Amino acid sequence: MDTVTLPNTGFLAHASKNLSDLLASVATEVELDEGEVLFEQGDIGDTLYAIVSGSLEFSVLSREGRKLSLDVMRPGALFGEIALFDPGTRTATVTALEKTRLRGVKNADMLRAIREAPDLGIDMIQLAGERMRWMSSQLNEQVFLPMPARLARKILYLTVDGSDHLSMLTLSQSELAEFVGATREAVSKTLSLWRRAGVIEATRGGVQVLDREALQVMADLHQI
Amino acid sequence: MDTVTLPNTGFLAHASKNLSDLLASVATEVELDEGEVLFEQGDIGDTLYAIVSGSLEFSVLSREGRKLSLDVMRPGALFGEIALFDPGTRTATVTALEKTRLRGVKNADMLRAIREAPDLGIDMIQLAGERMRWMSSQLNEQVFLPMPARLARKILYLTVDGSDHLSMLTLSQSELAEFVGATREAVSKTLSLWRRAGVIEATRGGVQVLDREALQVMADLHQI
DNA sequence: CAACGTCTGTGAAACCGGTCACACGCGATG
DNA sequence: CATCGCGTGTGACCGGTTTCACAGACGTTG
Repeated sequence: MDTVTLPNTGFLAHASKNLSDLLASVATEVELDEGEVLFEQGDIGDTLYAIVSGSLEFSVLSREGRKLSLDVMRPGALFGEIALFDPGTRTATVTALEKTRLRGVKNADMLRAIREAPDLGIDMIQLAGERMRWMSSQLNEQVFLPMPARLARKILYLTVDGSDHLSMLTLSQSELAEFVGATREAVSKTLSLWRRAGVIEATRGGVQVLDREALQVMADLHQI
Repeated sequence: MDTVTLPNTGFLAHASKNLSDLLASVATEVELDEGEVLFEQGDIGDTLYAIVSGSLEFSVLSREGRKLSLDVMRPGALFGEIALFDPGTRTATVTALEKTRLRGVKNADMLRAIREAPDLGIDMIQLAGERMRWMSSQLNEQVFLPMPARLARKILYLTVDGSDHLSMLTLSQSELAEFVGATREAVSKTLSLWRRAGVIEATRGGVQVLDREALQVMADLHQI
C-alpha cells in the first residue's frame, strides 16, 4: 500500500473512507505543467480525478470558439464523475493553471469498488448532485444578473479560501471576462469604476479586493 | 406485486431491470392536476420520480421572481435524482402542464435497493450525468447565443417527438419567452419575422412549424 | 536601450433587447 | 350582444454590451 498524502480539503474532506482508500491504492498519478490540458470538451473519458496539489481551470467553448470559464478547482477537489459511467464525452475542458498533481481512478476500478462497497456509488451521486447545484446557480446568474453583478460574484467566489490569499486574484482582465461571459473592455470599464470607488485595486494581471462588503453589494444589486 | 404499466420511453427505456422493478414495486403513486406544483425550487426533497403519463414543466426563479423555464418532460422521464442522496434542496420547480401521474421512490428504499444491487447506483450516476450534459448545453446556449437562436432551438427541441405531434407547439408567447429567457415582446417580434418568411404559423396559444430546415438555420446562425 | 508583445484604459458608434405604451382581436361570460 | 380579459402585434425610446479603434504602460528579449 502506498502512502499518499491526499489533501483534507474540498470534497475529499467529506468523502467516505472507501473513496479515500480507493484513491490511495488503485489510482494512478498524473502530473500537469502550467497550461497543459488534461482533457478537452468532447473527449471520451472514463476517469475520475482528485487534485493533490496545484489548481485547474474548467471551461467550455462555443462552436465559434468563444470561451466561458466556469471554475477553478484546488487541492481536495474531485471531478470527472460525469463521464465515469457514461458513454458520453467530457463536458468541459480542463487546463492546469500551475504545476498540478492529480490521482485518477478508472471506470473499471471504480465499478469493481462500487460493487464491493455500494456506498461509494452514493458518494458519486452526491458529487454529481453538488455539481448540478453549481451548474444550476451558474445558469441562474448568467440569465438573470447583469455583467457587473456576475463580475463581483466571480471575484468574491474566486478569492474565497483559495491559494490566492489576502483577496488577491491573479487573473488578467481577459481571463476574468471569460469567467463572466463578457468582453475584456466591459470588464475593464467596470473595474475602473470600482477602482475609483476604492473597492478594488487593479494591477497588471491581477485584482486585489479592498472592500469585500462593497463588492458584496455590487454582487446583489442589479445595477452598477 | 402490482402490475404497473410503465411507459417504455425516455430514460426508462434504457434503465436497468433493477430500476424498473423498484418503480413497479416500492414506488408510491402521485397524481397531479393541471397547474399543480409537485415541488418548488428550494424545497427539501428525497424522492426520485418517474413520469407515467402527462407532462411536467421544470423552471427556476431568480430572486426577483423572474422565471426561466428549462424543460418539459414526458412519460418515461426520470427526475429528482439530485436531491435523492443529498442533504440539499430541489434545484427547480416542477409544475404539471396537464393531469399527470407519477411514481416516486424514497431515499430509504433507493438506498436499500442500491446496497442490494449496486448497479442501480450506477444507473443513478448515469442519469445525473445526462442531466449535467443537458445543463451544460443550456448554459452554453444562454451565454453564447442571441435570443432568436435560442428561440429557434427551443421550438425545435420542444416539437421533437413530443405529445405535440405534427410540429405544433401549444405554448403561449409568454411561456415561450420564459423558455428562452427573454420578454414576450421580443419573442412576438421574432415570431412575426419568421411568420412573414413562411417558416412558422402563429396562432393564439401556439406555434406551428412549417419549415423545420429553415428554423434549423436560425438556430445555428448568430443573426435573425 | 530599443523594440516588440501583451495587458490595460477609454472613447465613439452600432446593436440588441428591455421597457413602456397602446391598439387589435378572439373567446368567454353575464 | 356587450363587455371584459387575455393573448398578441408593433412602435418609440432607452440602456447596457459589443465592436472597433487607438493610446499608454509594463515586461521581456535581442
